[in-house]
Amino acid sequence: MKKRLSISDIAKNLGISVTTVSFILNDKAKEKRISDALTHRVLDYVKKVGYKPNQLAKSLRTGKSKTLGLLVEDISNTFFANIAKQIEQRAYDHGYHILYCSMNNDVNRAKELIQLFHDRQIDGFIIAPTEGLSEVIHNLLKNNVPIVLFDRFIEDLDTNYVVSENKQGAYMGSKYLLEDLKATKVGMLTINSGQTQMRSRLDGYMQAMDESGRDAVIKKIQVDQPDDVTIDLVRDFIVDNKLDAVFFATNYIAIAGLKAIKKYKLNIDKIVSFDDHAIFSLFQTPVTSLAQDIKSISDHIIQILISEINGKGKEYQHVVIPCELKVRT
Amino acid sequence: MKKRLSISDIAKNLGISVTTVSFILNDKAKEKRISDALTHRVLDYVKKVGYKPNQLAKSLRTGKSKTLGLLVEDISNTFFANIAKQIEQRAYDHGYHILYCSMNNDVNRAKELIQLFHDRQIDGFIIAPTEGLSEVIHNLLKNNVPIVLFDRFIEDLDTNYVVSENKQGAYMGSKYLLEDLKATKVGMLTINSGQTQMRSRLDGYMQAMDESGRDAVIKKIQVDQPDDVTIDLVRDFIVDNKLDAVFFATNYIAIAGLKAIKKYKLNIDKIVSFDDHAIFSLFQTPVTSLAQDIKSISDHIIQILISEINGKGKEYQHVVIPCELKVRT
DNA sequence: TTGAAATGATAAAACCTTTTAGCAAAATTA
DNA sequence: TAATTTTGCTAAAAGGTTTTATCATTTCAA
Repeated sequence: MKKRLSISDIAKNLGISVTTVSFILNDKAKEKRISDALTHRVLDYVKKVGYKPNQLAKSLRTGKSKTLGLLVEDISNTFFANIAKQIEQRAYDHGYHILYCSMNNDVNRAKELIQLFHDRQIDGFIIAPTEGLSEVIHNLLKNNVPIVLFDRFIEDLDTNYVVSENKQGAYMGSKYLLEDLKATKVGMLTINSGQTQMRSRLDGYMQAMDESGRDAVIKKIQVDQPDDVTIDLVRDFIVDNKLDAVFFATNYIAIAGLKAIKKYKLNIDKIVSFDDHAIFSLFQTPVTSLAQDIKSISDHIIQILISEINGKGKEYQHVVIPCELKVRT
Repeated sequence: MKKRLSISDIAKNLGISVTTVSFILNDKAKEKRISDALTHRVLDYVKKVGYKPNQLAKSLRTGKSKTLGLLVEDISNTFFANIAKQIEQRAYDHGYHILYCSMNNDVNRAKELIQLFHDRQIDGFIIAPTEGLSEVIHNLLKNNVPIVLFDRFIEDLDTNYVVSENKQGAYMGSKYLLEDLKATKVGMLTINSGQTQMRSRLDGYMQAMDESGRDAVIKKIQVDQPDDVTIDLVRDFIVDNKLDAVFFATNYIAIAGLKAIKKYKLNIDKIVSFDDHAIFSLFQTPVTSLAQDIKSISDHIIQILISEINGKGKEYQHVVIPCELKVRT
């Protein structure tokens, strides 16, 4: 196991100075007036011996780690896992690596992790923020750390974000139930969270209800309760309100809903859910969904973050990406 | 945005040497005979000013980055996403961060990424290896880089691995179809891959078939072909062979299978799949599955890797974790 | 009382880069 | 020809840690 070559080994072997090698390797040969002949000699030698700069030393000196932090609620959730995959691809294209973590609804853990990432000189953060994080994110912003929020944003925090067109999407979905499927009693199942995307989805639903003159029927469930409790709540909600259609605000609520429908043989066949999921095309009664454009979301996140890291982009950017109504019958 | 404190700031402010502070911070006070009084003075001061050591400098000096690399086929696949979540938790508990990437069935990309991670002084690798990676992994091993393979291993590569009890699981699943469900014609759908886990699952199925005196009926499909092609192949397989039961070798094959069953209204209700998936309990005909013990797999991976990093564990470890047959009716 | 051992601390090197400031020689200008 | 500018390169500092080797003092044993 031979020791890795360092830049000073290169310099020594070539009989020139470390500085010169560094300049050449960092594409500053022209700017620093290194002769073409020497430049090529160094480049050739470096390629021949397969020298790779020590990224740690580089980072220590420059303060740039070429690493981004991705913080989500739960990396095993399909939506976040898919985002993670796209983000990673784009990031590597730009020479960045990704550190990730799941916050698991634990504000203290989240704060600790953000601090930890920051201590590691992470160059930028990609965060699906939860409510308790306002302050710690605010601190990052004060320190000029590049950040892009996604999936939702935080109202009183002026920063970049990339979200889906949640209100419009929910409006489309609700309209679809009311007008295309001629539903007469449409309920919405959502979670008890003040997160912006949830509020927007509720707004979209409400607007569609208002316009149609129908009553809104809404139930908010708790995210952290046991599955079977949720399932029973869903049944009660559908049965008690005599619903003939239901709009699920996220894919995991929808899954609980489908479990209830199957378990209690509920007779309801007009279903829309936010977020697409492989299950939806396979369930006995097909579920129409509002698919978020994960590719576009990821592209925007990386583009905004990288350009902010590179010192471009003066203004904070707010990007809103349309959803696609995937009709299933 | 005030500059972060360094260890030399601490030393200066306290009127002592950097060395002393470093010893105290690294729990070497006793060993290096620093007085209790001074030790406490330093610790108190460090806590008061909230000093955090620069991890980059630390890594540069020690050669340890406190980072692990996780390489999987596709981080958006539920199995890998779930593993990723568990691994991450465990890793953070030990003070390690995780860099991840999806290899996407692209050997060159995979090699490049492994090299990239290695250049970043990653302390250890967690890899679900594909066939072309034998050589590059072999090189890592020669350089004494700690590695744990999981999900599958590579035959001619002597190293740590953690896999599920694939053969026994497939045997159980096949027996269940044959004996409990009284199936008479059981087909196996798998992929055209020589990966060890696939071969073991095939072996388990074969053994059950042999013991029962039934013919084995096997189709291998290609992973990278379009969904609808796969779906049609599945239908042909089931119909042409007049199967009354089918064993899917992975969850994503199973999903294609379920799509075929739904699309062509195939009359088959004895189904087992390797890997659990939320869909399986919701499909019109319930799918019994062989659930891998993701928690146990992850625990073992981290435990083996960390102990190898810490120089314990002389011998390579081979861990085989039982699967659970999740019967659904 | 003396020599040896233990105590409590530290200076400086090392890890590997980037970058600032500067130097000698060659080329250009006046 | 003398003064100035350009060319081509480099020494050394800086970034923040860990670790080796060493050095005064103090304590102890003989």
